[in-house]
Amino acid sequence: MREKKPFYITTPIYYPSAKLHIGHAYCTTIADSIARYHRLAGDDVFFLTGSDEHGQKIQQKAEEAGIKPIEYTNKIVAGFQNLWKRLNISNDDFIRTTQKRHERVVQEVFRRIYEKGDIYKGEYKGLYCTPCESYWTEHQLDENGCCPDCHRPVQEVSEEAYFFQMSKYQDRILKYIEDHPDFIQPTSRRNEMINFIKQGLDDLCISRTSFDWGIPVPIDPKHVIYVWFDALTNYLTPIGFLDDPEKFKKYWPADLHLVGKEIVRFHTIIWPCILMALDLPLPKKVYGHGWLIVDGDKMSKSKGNVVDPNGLIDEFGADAIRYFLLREINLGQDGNFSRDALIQRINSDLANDLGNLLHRTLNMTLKFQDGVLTAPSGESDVDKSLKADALATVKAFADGMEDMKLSDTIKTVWAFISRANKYIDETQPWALAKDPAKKQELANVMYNLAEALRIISVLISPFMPTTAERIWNQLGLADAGKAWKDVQLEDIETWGGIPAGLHVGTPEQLFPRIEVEKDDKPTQNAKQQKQAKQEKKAKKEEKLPEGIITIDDFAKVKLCVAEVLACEPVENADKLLKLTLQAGDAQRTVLSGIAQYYKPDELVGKHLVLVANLKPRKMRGQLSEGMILAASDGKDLKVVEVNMPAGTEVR
RNA sequence: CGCGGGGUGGAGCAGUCGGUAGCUCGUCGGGCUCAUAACCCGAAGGUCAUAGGUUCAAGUCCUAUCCCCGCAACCA
Repeated sequence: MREKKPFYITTPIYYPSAKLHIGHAYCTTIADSIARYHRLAGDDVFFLTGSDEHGQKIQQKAEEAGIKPIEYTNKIVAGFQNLWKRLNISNDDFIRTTQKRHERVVQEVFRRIYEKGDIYKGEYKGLYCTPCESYWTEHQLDENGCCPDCHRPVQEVSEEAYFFQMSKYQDRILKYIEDHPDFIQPTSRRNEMINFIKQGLDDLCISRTSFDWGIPVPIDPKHVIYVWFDALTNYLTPIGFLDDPEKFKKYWPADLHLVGKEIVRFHTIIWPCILMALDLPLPKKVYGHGWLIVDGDKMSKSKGNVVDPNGLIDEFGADAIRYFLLREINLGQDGNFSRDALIQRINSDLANDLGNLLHRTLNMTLKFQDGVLTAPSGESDVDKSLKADALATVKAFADGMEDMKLSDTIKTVWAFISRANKYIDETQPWALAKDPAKKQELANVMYNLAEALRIISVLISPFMPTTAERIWNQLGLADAGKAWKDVQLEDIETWGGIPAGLHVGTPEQLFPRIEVEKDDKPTQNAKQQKQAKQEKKAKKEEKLPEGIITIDDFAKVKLCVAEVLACEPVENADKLLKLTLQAGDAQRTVLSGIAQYYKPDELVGKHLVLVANLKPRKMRGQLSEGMILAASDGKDLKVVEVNMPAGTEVR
């Protein structure tokens, strides 16, 4: 039996300012399947997830709702926990940063680092967007001087604050990352981090006085501890950092922090620096997974395409969602989530390949052998090949999971499911059943199929825990074999785990096929697209001379006369003028690089030609909604003037 | 000279150390009848974005260019 190794895995702690979306579910599902694999392999697993509940934004949200912050987070966090339950997440603990146990850890961490001399008092200045909880520099703001993310006003903040002297650890963390190639995965992220550190690390602001929803600084209670010291230290709390040295020694350093790509930096730079200041070892691995793209678009509230995992679970069940996320998306890269792709996976992989394999196997066992699997005797070449494939699959499964190649591992398991389906065709049990002389051969075939399914059920258990157990039960193993919860990887490392004489259960559909409206549109569309493409290509081929455009091309450009109402220079830009134009009914602002040729006053009143349908573009923080025509030879420049009323079309 | 990611059959993707270009779906043809219109076999379909280079050998390594997606952005 293999040695029982501790394995500590974490997800980020999520912020309860809104409901969780499919992206959170994705991250936690990955962690869960890895945790489940390690338990299966016999490791001593501690799997942690939780919630990050402090901060100004939560305080504000609670005020809006007219309740206390803790009441607010209690409610939202209950939603988190419910979602994890529905998704079958097997976390061993759930850390909330508002818990007393965590407050003690955070304050102790602060105290230790302060006593060491790595924390000092200074002043923080910045432009802060409260809803986004982000600080911005001046040039990052949008055209109206507002938050570039949410376009709401920012506040200038200047306050006394404590700083963590992160700059001190710059060289050490760089060296650590360079010496430990596996620390940051995937490697593209590692390169990014190395570049980031080489640009120099600033000291980190770790306290605030502008709000009080947080853990007080132990030596100065008018301050609360801000974000990173509060949040990152969650990984220490539940494993006994302060109260259970033995437990802490067992699980720390963490084997894997699974995080989204946007917070890799905090986990691979800030967090290690904090740990170095505490003289604690660094986590063994930080893996930055990619983001989910929805139907080709980035998921965002403003686009209204945020996917709610609860709705999907209602509709398709947790296992189908888990399967899709883990199978379809390559860990470490962004991946596309779409309903169509999900349904396709459910139908072809889950219903047709897996579900039907179980169903036809049980059905034949009932029909041909009264539901009893008798002892096999002798084996054919096909039987041998099935067994060999099974054992090879189990091996590949273990290797793949150790390497976190989830999608590849699932593909390997499904190749074996396919193999089992093919085995039925090769052996043709319905033909054997007609020939009394082939009774034993038939018994062997049915036994082998059931045994293959027994192995399959264990192989899919990290990904689809409920389905795995359902297969186990339908095979009749719950009563006759090992209890499902005690099943280990080693139970499928040898062939023949099904006891002779086993009564199989009644077949039930694991995954009913999802009927999509039977329109032949998809194929028609594809054909039409193909045709359109070919026509386009053909059109392209009747080549126009270089540089010549058609009248259609030209007609795309909408030109009109515009009167200059006002004109002013643009701050910090020596070539730009800001023009306020009247074009027909509408006024618009255009920035133009003509400041070296015209004084602002000279242009006012002039009737110019405006390119009216140009995509607006930001320059120097301001939005420019078009361009004006001008003649230029590189030395001199004259705007094009037209003696016609503003709004007149030019063509 | 902004940064990062990407470009591989109709669609979505894999491709490790450079060594016969693969998978799923779709399409077409065949087989089978235990099964959830499912399962099994076969076929068609690719200038690996483009152009150079290194090499006995390049999807893979090097150089340049084009296009798409995020972020960034002072010549709109």
